[in-house]
Amino acid sequence: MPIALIDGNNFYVSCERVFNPKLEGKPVVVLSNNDGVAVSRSLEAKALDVPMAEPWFKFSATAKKHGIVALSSNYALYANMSDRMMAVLSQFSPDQEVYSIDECFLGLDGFDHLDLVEYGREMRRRVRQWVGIPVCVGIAPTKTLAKLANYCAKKNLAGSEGVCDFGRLSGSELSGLLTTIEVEEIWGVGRKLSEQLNARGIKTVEALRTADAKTLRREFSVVMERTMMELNGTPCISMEEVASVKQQIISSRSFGTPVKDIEQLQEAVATYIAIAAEKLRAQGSAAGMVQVYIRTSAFRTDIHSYNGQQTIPLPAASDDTLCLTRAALWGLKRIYKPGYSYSKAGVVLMNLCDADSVQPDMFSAGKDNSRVMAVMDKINNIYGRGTLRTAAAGVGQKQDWRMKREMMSPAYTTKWDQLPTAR
DNA sequence: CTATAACTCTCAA
DNA sequence: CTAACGTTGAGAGTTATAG
Repeated sequence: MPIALIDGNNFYVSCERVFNPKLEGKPVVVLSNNDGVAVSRSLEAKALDVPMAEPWFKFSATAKKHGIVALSSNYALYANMSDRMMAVLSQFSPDQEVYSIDECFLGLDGFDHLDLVEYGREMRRRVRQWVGIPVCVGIAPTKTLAKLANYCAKKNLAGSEGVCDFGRLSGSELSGLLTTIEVEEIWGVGRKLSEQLNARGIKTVEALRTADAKTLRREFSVVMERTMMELNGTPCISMEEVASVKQQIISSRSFGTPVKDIEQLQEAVATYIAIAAEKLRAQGSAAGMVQVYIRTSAFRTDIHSYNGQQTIPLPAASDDTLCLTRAALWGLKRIYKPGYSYSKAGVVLMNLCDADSVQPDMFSAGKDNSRVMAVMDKINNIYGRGTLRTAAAGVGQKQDWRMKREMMSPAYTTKWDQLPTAR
């Protein structure tokens, strides 16, 4: 019955601190792709009022004044640290669901004889010592409640000190606690729903938990009804142990600087296709449709805006980078309009199916590149993405579209040559 | 008309 | 110097379209 939710504290910042202890105790933020906005903030940075998703250009001056350290995101490092953390946590239960890069659920059925709070503390100690990352643990009978318990652990409510087990609280203690938490903190309740709930006078978790189920179902949706049941201890969201195959695969990026010419757009699109196709093959799928889009900045009101998008159905589903690239570039040509300053492009692989059971197309007799793809994936897996690539993906001189990462830390865990030398 | 496809909105990390 | 604001995936509900 009990479920634990373990979540890394400001995970990206914590990863950086493991390899650069001088950052300990300092205000630190990690920026999104393209050094766009803050996506991870240390406690100290939060104390200096850097909001989540704050654009870097808006607070870089303040950052300088207060000595806030800003870092470009280093996903290779974070993914590797995540793997280590998940491996350690998997020792605590045979029943693990990796929910995101920095958090996982552990099913604790059959562990009831243990002191779960002490068990949670052991998780924290071990992850901290073996991986270097601080985590908090929430324990409760449902996923939604476990998330909430984790929130309490993070906020150090109910004397939790990093571990909060709702099972330890009496009914009235829990009610009291939930009365102090706003609905916005509930998993599945975002900005929009909070507004609507507040407008109906439902402001706290306790208020939602004890609302009228029928009315809630009528005025909102099944999702809200499920959330309410979960808050009352009835599990509606089950553990998903094996990662399911994706239904669509997206690869998109904002450009380092705006792009006008089609040559650069072609390079970017071909590069994104290569990334998406690699993921596609990794899960053994083939794509039945390719979508490509280009757009001008959503924030600029001073220049002409344009969103172009084209979906290309393939005669036969494919997992071949060459085939998918051809389709995407064909689509790009149709939507490209000269004169605009494009700030972003992306591709979507959709209508995915099992690669082994693709219905062949009787008109385009099979040019099979599967062995080439296998070699390409193998080489790129060892030497890094893009080591072996199609010519379409980049031989150009001008690469304005490449993303900006001006404050990146070294790849401490994945590149020998970037290890700091011991002196 | 119904069944499905396509699209929009919301949420999450 | 100026301008500069993330990515990926899922699911529910609504609207459009085909038959």
